[in-house]
Amino acid sequence: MPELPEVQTVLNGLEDGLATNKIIELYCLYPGTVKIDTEASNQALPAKIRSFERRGKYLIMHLETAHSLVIHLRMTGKLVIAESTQSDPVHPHLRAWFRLDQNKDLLFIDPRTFGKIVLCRTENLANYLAKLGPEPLTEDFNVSYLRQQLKNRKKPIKNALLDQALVAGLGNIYVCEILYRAGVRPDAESSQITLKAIKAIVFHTKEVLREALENNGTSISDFRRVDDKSGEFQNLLRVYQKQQCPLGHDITVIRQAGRSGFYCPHCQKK
DNA sequence: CAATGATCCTGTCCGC
DNA sequence: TGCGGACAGGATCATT
Repeated sequence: MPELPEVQTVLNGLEDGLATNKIIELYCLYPGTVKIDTEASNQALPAKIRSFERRGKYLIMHLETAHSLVIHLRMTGKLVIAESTQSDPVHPHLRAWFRLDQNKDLLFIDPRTFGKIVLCRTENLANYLAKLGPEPLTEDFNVSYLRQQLKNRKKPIKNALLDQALVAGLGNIYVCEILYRAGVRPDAESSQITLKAIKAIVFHTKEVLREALENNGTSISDFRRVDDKSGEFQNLLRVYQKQQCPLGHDITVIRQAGRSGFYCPHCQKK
């Protein structure tokens, strides 16, 4: 399930692989995967990609025609750069297809079909990014901000950190890992988190994300880079889908907000 | 306003 | 062996 490090890894791959390419056409192969904004021009394509951007878990490609492509991989979405063939690309879960110049294709493969691609005028971009909190790796995500945000919330800290409006880009895997390193129970009430624990959460959020970025993300299910290689951070997970934490204590599984969480009752007591 | 639950989907895994 | 059901879960929408 792509979170910030996986989305950034995919974006880096696109930036490397498509820097000089032009997008000729975009085809939707599954109803609803591609949405064309009503204000988008039919002159939006063909276009070269002017720049690549990530915001939370969204991938954005800014086109030279004053339009932008917004891509969300959701659970199982995958972008693959492929050599084009004589015939149209075939894949059991191919949901969209970018036809490029220089004999390349960009394929959007997504078994569970939750992923979305939007083409819109760049000026209308904000309509498709929902409301997003600060980027966790910037100075905007800091101790005073998080303290302010948690002060009046009754929901568990894990649910708060999964809220994209509080901080953009975290998902289930990284929140489990962050809370383990910070020594905070996932079911602790947000407003009851101590200042010391808030400092630990902020520190370890940045630490875990930087490590995951250095390792090209986590390939726990079917996440792959655009060249189909795996990330490596799954080797560094300490509690997610583990039986025991690194200190040998048994891991507890709990369900919160419809998701399975993993924590160590011995190491996480705050 | 905050919090929770249902919904969208299909591949995989488990128990009988 | 095969089948039904649970599960995976990000974001959105409806409900409490």
